Amino acid sequence: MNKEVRVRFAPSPTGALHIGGVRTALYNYLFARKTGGKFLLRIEDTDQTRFVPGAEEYIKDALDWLGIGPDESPWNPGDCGPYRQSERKPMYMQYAMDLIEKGHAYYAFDTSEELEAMRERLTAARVVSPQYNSITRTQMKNSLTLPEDEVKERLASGEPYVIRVKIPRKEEVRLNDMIRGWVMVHSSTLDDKVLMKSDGMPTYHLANIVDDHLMKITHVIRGEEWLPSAPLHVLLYKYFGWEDTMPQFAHLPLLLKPDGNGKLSKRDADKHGFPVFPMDWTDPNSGEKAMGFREHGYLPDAFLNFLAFLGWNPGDHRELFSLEELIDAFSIERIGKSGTKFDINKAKWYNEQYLRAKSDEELAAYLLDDLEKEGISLDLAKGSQIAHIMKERATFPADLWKEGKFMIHAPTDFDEAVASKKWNNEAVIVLSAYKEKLNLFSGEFTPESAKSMLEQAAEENGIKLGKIMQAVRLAATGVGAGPDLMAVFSIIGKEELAKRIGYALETLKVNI
RNA sequence: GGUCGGUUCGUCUAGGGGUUAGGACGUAUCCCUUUCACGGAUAAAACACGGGUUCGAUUCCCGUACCGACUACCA
Repeated sequence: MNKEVRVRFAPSPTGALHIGGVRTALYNYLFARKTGGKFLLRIEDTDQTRFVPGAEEYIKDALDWLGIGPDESPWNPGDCGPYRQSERKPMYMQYAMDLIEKGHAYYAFDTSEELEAMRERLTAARVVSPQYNSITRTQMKNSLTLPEDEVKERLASGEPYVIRVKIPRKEEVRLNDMIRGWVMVHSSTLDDKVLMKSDGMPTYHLANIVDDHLMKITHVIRGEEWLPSAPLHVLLYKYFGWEDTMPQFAHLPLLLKPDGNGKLSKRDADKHGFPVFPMDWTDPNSGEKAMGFREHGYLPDAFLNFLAFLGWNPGDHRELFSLEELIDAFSIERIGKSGTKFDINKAKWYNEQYLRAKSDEELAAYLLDDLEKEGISLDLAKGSQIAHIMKERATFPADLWKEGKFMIHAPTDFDEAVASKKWNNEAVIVLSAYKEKLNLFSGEFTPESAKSMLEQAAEENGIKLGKIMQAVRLAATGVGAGPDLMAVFSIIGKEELAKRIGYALETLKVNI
C-alpha cells in the first residue's frame, strides 16, 4: 500500500473559480505535498454548452497567484494526458461499451419530451421522486425493452441515444469516507444516470471514474455536494473491475453564507461587499463583474492561511501558518464534518497579521506604486519610513496611502469636531512659538528634536503639552487621529511642518 | 417529498463518559499612550431538544427538531 499518492482538482471552466473550489484545490495540494505525492489539475469541460472563455486561464492564474500550482495539468502535462476531458473524448466510448457488454449499462432512446412525460406520469401517480430506474426503465425506450433488431436499426440509422448505467434493484452500496466514515445507501434510491450523452460526450459520472482510474488517482478530495453521487461512483468502479485501485474518498464540508443559511454565493459577496472569488472576473457573456480577494488587497499567504482554516485546524492553538507549515501540519483526519460559515472579519485579521510581518521596504513598494498612479514620485527610504509608522493601522496595502495621505499632502481643511474642541489660545501660542523654533533650527530634524522643540515651546509659555497635543496634530495633519506625531513630523520635514502650522494658524479661528 | 450529511460561545473551532468546557475572530472594559491604532489584561458569550445506556453524558445509542447538499443528456 505504499504506492504514490496522486490527487486531482477537477474544476469545470464555467466561470470564475469560486472560493470553495480554491479551498478544495488547496486541500488537495496540501495533501499531495504532505504525502510526497502528485497534485494534478484536470479540466472537466464535458458540457460544451456551459463553456466560458477565459475560465480556464482564470483557474490557472488563481492557483499560480496562491502558489499552489499543480504538478500535472493541461499546461505542464505528465504521463496521463490529455488533461482536458474534451480532448479525451475518444477514450470514453469504449468504457461505456465495456459496461454494456457486461450488462451494467444500456442504450436509451427516449427523447426529452418522453422523459418529461414519464416524470409527469409518475408525479401524477404520486410517486415521490420520479426517476429513471429499475422499475421505470421497463416502460421506456431502451435496449432492455426494445427488440434487439430494432436497437441495432436505431443505432445504425444514427438515431440519437444515451447510454445509461443499469442500477441494480436491491443492493447495499457502502463507502468509507475519510471524513465521514461509513456511508451506506440502498441502490433502490439511485437512478440510472446517463453515462454517455447524445452528443458523444461522457457525463461527469463516467468521465471522472475513467479519468481518475487512468490517471492513477489514489484519493478523491472534493466538495460535499458530491456525496450523494459517490455511491454511483463506487458501483461504477465495481462494474469496471477496478475495485482494488478505487481511490479513497474525502468529502469536504461546504462553505456557507455568513448570515442565514445555504451555500456561499456571489450574491453574498455583492450583498456584503466582500469577495468570494480569488481574483476579479468579468463574465464574457453577461458582462457581470465579480470582485477578487487579490484586488481587494488580500495577500496570497494570508488568504491561503485563512482558507486552510475554513474547515480544518491543526488541533493546537496556533493560527498563523505559512504554506510550508500548513503542509507540515495538514491531515485529512483533522478536517471537520460540518459546514463552515464564511467570516470576512477573520480574513481581514489574517491579512493584518501578514501585512505587519512584512518589511517596511516591501510595504513601501505597494505605497510607491499607489503614489505613482497619482503621479507622485517618492524615494524608497521615505516610503519605508511611512510604511513603518502606517503598517500597524492598515488592513490592506492600499490603506498605507489611503490613511497616510497627509504625509504627502498638506491639509487644506481641518476636522471640525476636533477644531471646535481642541483649538484654543494656548494652542495658538505654543504653535506660534514652535514655528519660530522650527525656522531657526538647523540640526537634523529627528522625532527627538521635533519633540524637544515642541516641549520647549510649551514650557516657555507655561503650558502643559498634553493640553494642546491634539491641536498640534490637527494643525499638521488636519485630523485628530493618526500615527506617532513626532515620527510624522520628521518625515514631512521642518520646512513643510512650519508651513502647515502657518496655514493652520491663519485658517483656524480661535475658540472662546 | 425522498436519499444522504450535519448540529460546542454571534462566527471559526479544541475537547471528549467525571473539565472552572480551552483557543481565535468579533464585542465590551481596563492598562499603555500626545490621539487613533498596535500591544497587554480582563469580561460577557456555547455543548439544539427528548429518551435511553451508565454510578455519571456535552461526549455513546435511538428518536425529534432545525440546517444543508443532492434529487438534469450540469459539473
